[in-house]
Amino acid sequence: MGEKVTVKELFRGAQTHLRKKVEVSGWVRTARDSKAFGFIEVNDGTFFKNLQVVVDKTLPNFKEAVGLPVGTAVRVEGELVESPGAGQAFELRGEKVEIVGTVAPGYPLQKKRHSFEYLRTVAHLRPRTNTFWAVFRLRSLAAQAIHSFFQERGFIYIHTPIITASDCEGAGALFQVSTIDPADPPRNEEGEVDYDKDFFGKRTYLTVSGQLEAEACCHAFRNVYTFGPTFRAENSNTPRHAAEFWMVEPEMAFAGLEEAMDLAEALIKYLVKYVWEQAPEEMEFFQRFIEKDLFIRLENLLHAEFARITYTEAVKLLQEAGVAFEYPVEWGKDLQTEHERYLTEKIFKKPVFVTGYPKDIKAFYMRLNDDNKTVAAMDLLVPGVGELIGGSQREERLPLLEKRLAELGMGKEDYWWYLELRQYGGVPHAGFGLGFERAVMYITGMKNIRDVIPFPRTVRSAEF
RNA sequence: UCCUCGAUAGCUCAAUGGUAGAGCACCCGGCUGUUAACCGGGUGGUUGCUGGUUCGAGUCCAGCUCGAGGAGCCA
Repeated sequence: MGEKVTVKELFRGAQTHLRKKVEVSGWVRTARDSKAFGFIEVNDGTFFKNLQVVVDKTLPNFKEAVGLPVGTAVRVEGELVESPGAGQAFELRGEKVEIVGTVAPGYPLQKKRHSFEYLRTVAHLRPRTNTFWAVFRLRSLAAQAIHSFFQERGFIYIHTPIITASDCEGAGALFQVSTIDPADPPRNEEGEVDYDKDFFGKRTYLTVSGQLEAEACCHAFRNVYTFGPTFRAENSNTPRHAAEFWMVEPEMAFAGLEEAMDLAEALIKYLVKYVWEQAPEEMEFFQRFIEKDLFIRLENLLHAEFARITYTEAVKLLQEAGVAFEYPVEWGKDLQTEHERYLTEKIFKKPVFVTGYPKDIKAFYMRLNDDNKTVAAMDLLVPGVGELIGGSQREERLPLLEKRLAELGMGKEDYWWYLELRQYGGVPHAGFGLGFERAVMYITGMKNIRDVIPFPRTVRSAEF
């Protein structure tokens, strides 16, 4: 009876197990056989590579073992030996192959390349494929990296609410949360649905951002961050949008826009470095099969200083570029996707912070600049993915904030506690939101957000 | 939501308006260490749905459903 080991343990330290009996349990990835011997490749989910098991006629169930269909769950015992064949340094000489779980006919995954579109239709099975192994393992590490980065810098992790009564930015469709029976709702005297009778006594929604709560907490802990699920009910049908996604939102007191950009740049670089060190095999896989210039792009990112330009400069650069854009570039209008891509992919060829957008195209809480026309906002644009981060210095001056709410027709009663933060020891503060999935896409080269979320929620799609 | 493209075997794809095919998977057989093994044979189809044009529709037309890409919204 050999020691129970994982495939990862074998690959990371084969020497300690060589010429010893071990037991491995996992799933058959492929099996091939010849007349008197055969090979079974087993993976147990702990490592990217498969363990090659060699069996020959001395195995009691030889014929059965070498004919096992892909996906069969097995437990294998045998001696770990140096492999005479090319392609692997060691292999397991199988002395016992026990079948733990059989595979029914019609198993949707085969040992060949499937399209991502097809794999989305079998989301419960696709984590077993090479690409999704790599993606989801990397996603796990990236999440860990987020926490390491902030914890190392003394940021406090705040669990902001998922159910909220405030529509954070006054824009964007929300998912309503209610226990009212839609077929027979309670009604008030005017005949409208009476949300006073709803669970929370008012209308509530799934959060679109934890920012407002993070702002409250940064006035207590100085530096905080949130990292959790976020929901948008937008009818967006693109490879970059999901109805449910994760967002990272740091918020710093006694800080301005420059500090927010410094933090964002450090965070992105830390993330890339961390996962590259922790998951070299996975990164190698992405480089080989997903995006062939991935390493060049990421090396560039690690060594480049992110460009920083103002919106006004960006408009000028684009107008002088001599390119016929589908939409004209004009000061006061938001930059179109084609403009953002041109800036980051053609002009700078690296990540670019664009700051100082016109106040009319940005959210109410962003701090007004001295020119009275622009706000201390910043977007981080990266090649391939587009907008990766959006942030700003927040308006800490109460009269200006109240004026802005009034201009936008937003009731200040709805934001009473947010406004009070400015009355009780309010300080300059700044923060940003990082789309976690977009970061994972950027690091892996994956082109569709549906393929970096295990069970993605998008318009008309919540099967799994 | 708008624009464009697509839907044929379990998967990936072929098929001038004229008998629906290949590779892989699966089943059977062969094979002296294989690497998505290889070689030979076999099974497998209401061509997304509904209707129309035609002697005849996978192919042409209309509507619908689903998917993908682009745009908008954004992270």
